Amino acid sequence: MNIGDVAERSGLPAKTIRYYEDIGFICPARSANGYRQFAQKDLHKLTFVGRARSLGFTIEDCRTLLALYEDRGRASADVKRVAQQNLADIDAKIADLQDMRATLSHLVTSCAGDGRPDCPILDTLGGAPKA
Amino acid sequence: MNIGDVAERSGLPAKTIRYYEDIGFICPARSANGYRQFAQKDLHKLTFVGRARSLGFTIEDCRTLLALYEDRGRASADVKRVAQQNLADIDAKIADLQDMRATLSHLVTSCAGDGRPDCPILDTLGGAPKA
DNA sequence: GCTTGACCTTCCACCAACTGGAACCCTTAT
DNA sequence: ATAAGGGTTCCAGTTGGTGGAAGGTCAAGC
Repeated sequence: MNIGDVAERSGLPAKTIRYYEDIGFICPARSANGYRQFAQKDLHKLTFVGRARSLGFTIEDCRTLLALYEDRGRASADVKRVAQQNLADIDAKIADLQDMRATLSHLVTSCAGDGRPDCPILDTLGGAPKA
Repeated sequence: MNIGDVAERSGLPAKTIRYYEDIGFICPARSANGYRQFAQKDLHKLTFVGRARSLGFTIEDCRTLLALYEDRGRASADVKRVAQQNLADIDAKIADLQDMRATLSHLVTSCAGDGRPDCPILDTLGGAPKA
């Protein structure tokens, strides 16, 4: 398979696939003309990484997960630990965003949004700095 | 005020303040020794930007908001539009994260997390790629 | 007067995770 | 012959800063 095929099947842009090679996720063979020749296994790994990324795992998480994936004897507890950490990170992000949302939504609601200049949003942002 | 004072009062690291000067948010005077000399107005603007950033506004949003802030005649509708867009972005991010969270949480729950190698998390990530 | 330590300065490099673009090669069809 | 549509490399840019080196400045203590 050439990079275009793999891109289509994995759903990742070709650029990203080259990048993933760069950082050592895959190491496809090369044919005589220099084109990358992908094996099923490469496609598999790329799809794996694509899914993990879409679930919010970082690249380093993916590296860990790939190693666990390749290790037939790994304990599921190791995988679960990575996933749980990720879950906690996601929860923290959601909480942050919900805080922001609450404040901002309050400000938006209180702003008339008309042609006059008085605006509680700017007033709040520009409130007196501490001492 | 020197940069250290402004850092403390605005809550922003000195590095960040220099960066904000770089990108044109402020333009503090300089004293004979080359030190930045911050006026109240600079502190004000930095605090403004710090608050806006903590509400998830991008740097470019901040640029817009600062301009509106400085413009005594602006319409509050202009500000509201920026804030509403930000709110929509935040909502989209929250929805994304909640999707991730649901999937991942399901996977984590279904994984035994013991010493055995079978792991539904990896099984799902590694499932057969499309045709 | 000298040193010490806390400040300040600039500049350059780096982080994540790609993405865009230039300049060029390979293959196939017309 | 040439044009379209692959592929290749490499360099630079994105966002919003952060870390560190190398060096200038200032105030206090001895």
